[in-house]
Amino acid sequence: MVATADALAHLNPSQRRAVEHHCGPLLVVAGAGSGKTRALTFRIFQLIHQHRVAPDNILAVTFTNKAAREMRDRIEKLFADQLAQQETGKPLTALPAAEQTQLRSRVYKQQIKPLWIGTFHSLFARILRYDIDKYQDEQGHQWQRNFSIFDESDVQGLVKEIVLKDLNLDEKKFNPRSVRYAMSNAKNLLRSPTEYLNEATTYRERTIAEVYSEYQKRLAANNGLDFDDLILIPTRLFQQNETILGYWHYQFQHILVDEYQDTNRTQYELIRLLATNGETRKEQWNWQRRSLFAVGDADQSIYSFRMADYKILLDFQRDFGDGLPDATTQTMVKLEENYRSRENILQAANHLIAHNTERIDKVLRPTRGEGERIYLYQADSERDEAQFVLGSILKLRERASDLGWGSFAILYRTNAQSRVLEDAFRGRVPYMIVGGLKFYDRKEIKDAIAYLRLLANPADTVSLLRAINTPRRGIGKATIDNLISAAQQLGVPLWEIISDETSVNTIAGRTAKAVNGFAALIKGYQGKVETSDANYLVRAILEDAGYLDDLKSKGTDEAKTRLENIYELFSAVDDFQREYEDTTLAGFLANASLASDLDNLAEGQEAISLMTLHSAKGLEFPIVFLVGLEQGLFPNVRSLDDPQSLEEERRLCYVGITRAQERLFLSQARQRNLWGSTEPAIPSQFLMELPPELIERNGRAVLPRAAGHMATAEPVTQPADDTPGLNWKVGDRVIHNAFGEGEVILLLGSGRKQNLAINFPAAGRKIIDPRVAQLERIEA
DNA sequence: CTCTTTTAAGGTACC
DNA sequence: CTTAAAAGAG
Repeated sequence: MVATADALAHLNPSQRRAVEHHCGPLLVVAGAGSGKTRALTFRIFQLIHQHRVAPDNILAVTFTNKAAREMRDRIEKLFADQLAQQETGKPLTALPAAEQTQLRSRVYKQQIKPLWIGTFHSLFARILRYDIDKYQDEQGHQWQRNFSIFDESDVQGLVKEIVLKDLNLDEKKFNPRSVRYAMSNAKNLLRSPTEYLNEATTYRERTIAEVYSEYQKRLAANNGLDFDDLILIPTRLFQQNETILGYWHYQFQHILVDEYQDTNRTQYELIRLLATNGETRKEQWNWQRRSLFAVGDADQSIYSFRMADYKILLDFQRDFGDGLPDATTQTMVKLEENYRSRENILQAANHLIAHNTERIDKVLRPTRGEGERIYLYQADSERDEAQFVLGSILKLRERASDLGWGSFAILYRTNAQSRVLEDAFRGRVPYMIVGGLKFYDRKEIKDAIAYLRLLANPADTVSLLRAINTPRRGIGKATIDNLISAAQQLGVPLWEIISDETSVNTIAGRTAKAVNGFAALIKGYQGKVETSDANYLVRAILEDAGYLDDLKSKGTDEAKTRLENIYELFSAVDDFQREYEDTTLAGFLANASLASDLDNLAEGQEAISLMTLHSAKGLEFPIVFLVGLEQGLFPNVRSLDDPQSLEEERRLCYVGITRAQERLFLSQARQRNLWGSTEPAIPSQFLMELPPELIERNGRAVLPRAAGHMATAEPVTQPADDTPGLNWKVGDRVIHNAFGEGEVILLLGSGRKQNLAINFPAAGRKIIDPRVAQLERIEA
């Protein structure tokens, strides 16, 4: 009890309001570094401990497995500490290690394990393992509970086959990647193939609808689902089946959603259904014993390219809340105190983000000292930039020897930028690329997983085709084509043909022996799936399949690395069995296909982190370098003529700045080598949107105000306010810091929404928001 | 069926 | 420039 009171005493009033919230809807607007995870974990603890909610009545949705793991861990600590106080009168950390472990495992069993904490995908995959057989598909497709989850490359393969082979479309016009992207977007907007077709207006869209429809058919034939389906199908199921929805609505009395600004329409609908039981009349909602608790920050919304929509967060008050103005509302709390960064860093962040238009009014209030100024370096080239980063890190470590390598992070806009940095670092300082190639995306791991998926779900033809000739067994294209065509004519999964010796002998001729041998191998292990542990199965089948010997006999460095990765997979299975107390193959597979990074292995390592700004979200580092602040790189070219995406780039910059605790370094190169040719580079407009007095520049760095065009060096103040604009008219001559001189050729919209179409002789025609872009009118 | 040469594409990325 | 996938040759 003491622990609880103590813990709550350390919260600020807003955090306290969030944590003590019991029933009803609440939106927590949580700025960067404001103790958001703390609010979430304390609240869950509070619900169970104070309000006696059963842990399995709580659903907490996060966006990454890592966030889920962290929350679990922190709640476990809260309970263990509470229990320690209660039983021994001492805090947990004062107990001997063995007792701590024992206490934590008790807490884990009772309070933590039953909690439904996880990502949308893992939680709803779990629900589908119970209920997918009751789902009525619009096109009559069916799935079984042992479905496979297809990852992006499996899916790309399927789409490619449909586009190029089945429908024989022009690869240039219907690039499989962009078709796949369109389909994913459709799913994230809750559109079935039929609905997508009905809304299609162009030939392209109608064709994509056809691919989409065929794609679903192929997925179902494999008893497979893609990631989007893990959200879409439960949503459909809940829409169509009152009983099932009612069951889960009753199950999840308290729903918490983290990173609410990153939800898409389908996820929103799913949450809405669960919270309201599908009841549309607000007055019928029963908040007596339940709650909906959404946490997020619209200023950190950086995933609209994958259909995340921060307007869902902005609409929370209207959708679920009391809809009252910010000052009086009971259904929104803002966490504005920042415990992470120095004041100078926060001022810069606040100043930058104020240039965006559609926001919930919010600032980050500093709680720590001012700190040093932000350092801006103008480099001659990207190589000079890398040298600057390296030099600065070495210098800082000289001055403060207690700064570990892990204190540094280098953030960039595009992955391609990492190479130059790596070249500068290699052999000199320890570094790691965060994000890069995922463990489960590696070829050898995908091969191994294909074998396992085939054991669990024989209908999974995608995995079958991957495994059948890996390692090479002399089963070639011709044989496989014949087998596939037989399966298609009979309308059965390929495995049905391959597993029948007589059929194989008839169809495969000379290679029949090899195919039958493969079939016998798989059959032997399929018989053991129910009775054997996953860690035995994975080792045994790869050994028996000759996969390990194949790698061993190659002897190249590459093969050695691959072999090491396979061994790493073996220990991942062991870890999984220990952590989740689940030895089934199905359990491991579900976890593996949804796992993103085994990179947390590297967590303890002391190394400089290199990553994209997107990967940096949710992380923090004492010292942050934000590199490549150049127009066209960051903000990215594709956002320059679209005010909406430009705002997203600005949010991305905001996310980058707010990762820094102590010091922030910015850099920009005057020319950059991109795809072989050297291009001159213009400083990013974001640099001009920072308060100049907080920036310290190296001799050469000059803020990019072309002399004479910017009359004043005043900080840019609130360009988004209500000033009616500068009365733009057609024919006005302007100068833009990226596009040069141009002429306004059209006014679009009016008032606050007014945009300008401008013809730039140097850059073509662009549509520009004069409140956002750095635009100067040239007096005639 | 496998190895070599050619060609194309390269924004961000969660699960 | 670099890497990956596709086509072409043995």
